[in-house]
Amino acid sequence: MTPRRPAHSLAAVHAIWEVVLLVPPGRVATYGQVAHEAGLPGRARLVGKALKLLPDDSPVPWHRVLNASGRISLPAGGPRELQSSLLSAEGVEVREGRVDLKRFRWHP
DNA sequence: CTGTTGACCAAGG
DNA sequence: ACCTTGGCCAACA
Repeated sequence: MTPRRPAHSLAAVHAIWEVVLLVPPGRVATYGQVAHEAGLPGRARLVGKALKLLPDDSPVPWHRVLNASGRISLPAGGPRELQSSLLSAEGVEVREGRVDLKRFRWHP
């Protein structure tokens, strides 16, 4: 049998992806915000976990999710630069790996 | 079983 | 603006 896994966990991951799918181009959301919108308040870490599980060809706009400080939470050397350029390409200003949430935050 | 580790966060110093 | 602490919770060693 496939390894058992708590059903609510998978449902949570799915709910997270659905919320991220709602973030429009040119706007960003925070991990905590996504968790809250997905009905999982206080579980921002799970959001990071869920996004890490996404395949490279996923339609889920993972690059529009930043931490509470408006900073990119990825290590330098690849993913970080990719996220930065994807955001820039949509008109989101990224400076020193950082975005001004007052201007670019998504308000559902 | 316990301990550590995260794409996190809010509050305090 | 930076660092620490406590909270969060699933995966792993």
